[in-house]
Amino acid sequence: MASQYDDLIPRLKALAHPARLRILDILRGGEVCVCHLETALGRRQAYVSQQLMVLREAGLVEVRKDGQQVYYRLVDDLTASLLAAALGPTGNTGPEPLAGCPCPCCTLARAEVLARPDRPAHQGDRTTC
Amino acid sequence: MASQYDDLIPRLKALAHPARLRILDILRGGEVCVCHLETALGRRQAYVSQQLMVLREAGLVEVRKDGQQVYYRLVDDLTASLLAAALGPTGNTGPEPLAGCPCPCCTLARAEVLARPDRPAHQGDRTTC
DNA sequence: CCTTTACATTCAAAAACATGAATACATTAT
DNA sequence: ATAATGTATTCATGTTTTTGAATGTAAAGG
Repeated sequence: MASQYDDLIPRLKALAHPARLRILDILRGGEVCVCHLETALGRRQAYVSQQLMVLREAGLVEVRKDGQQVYYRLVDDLTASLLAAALGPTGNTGPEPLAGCPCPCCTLARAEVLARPDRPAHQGDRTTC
Repeated sequence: MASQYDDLIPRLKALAHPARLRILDILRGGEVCVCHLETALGRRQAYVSQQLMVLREAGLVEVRKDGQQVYYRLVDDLTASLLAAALGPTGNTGPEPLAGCPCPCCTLARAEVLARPDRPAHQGDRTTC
């Protein structure tokens, strides 16, 4: 009868880390590939991958492979709830394309913006990044 | 511009520990004294006091001294929200009097039950324990 | 004053975590 | 097959956390 906390502790521990919390926050906007996180965090690939491993093992994130890219996303609602409680409600504009990011989604997003320079690419562009 | 996560991390770290999470969960019911927590957790006083120190330093709990007893309570709403997200909504029947607990509130509660053995002391007794 | 009660702090050894560097793996392109 | 790209894992090391044991302190009672 120890406690059903036991399930929760690894999850909270995974959360209680700046880089990982940031990753999860980004993931609230939808799935993104590793290199996107690399750019967003300004950390090396190996570092990001290690933190993702922690999140995976704690059951917070899931993986989808697509060609060369590996996409991560949040697994369940409990995590989303915790993040909402900790960080406030998500803006939910979908993942933001990033300036220096080499990933397909960001590259695509930039190409689209260039094609119609009249639209400043700000709100709700549904860029599916 | 590092992140306003920085405030949050110590808080989450404090949360991510079985004994401390249990303490906070109990505290959701209202303030209790240290010896009550000692009984509830089945841990030695020094251990409980150490965990309380962590919670204090992370700004999750506050202290009130009353005679020999020291009473702890939750500080703010953010903590309550996090607990609600993690553990579900509180039953909020106020602190439960505990079987072997020597603290004033529990002792008082037992005395009251003995005085009126017709009432099984179950729901909503407002025992202020 | 001395004791008891209730709690806090310090200390030290063990365990867990964080993180950089190097390396391995898998997929796509040539 | 070879190379390049994107990601994962392993390893070694330094730092932090955890937790028991011992000790300190402050208030109340005798």
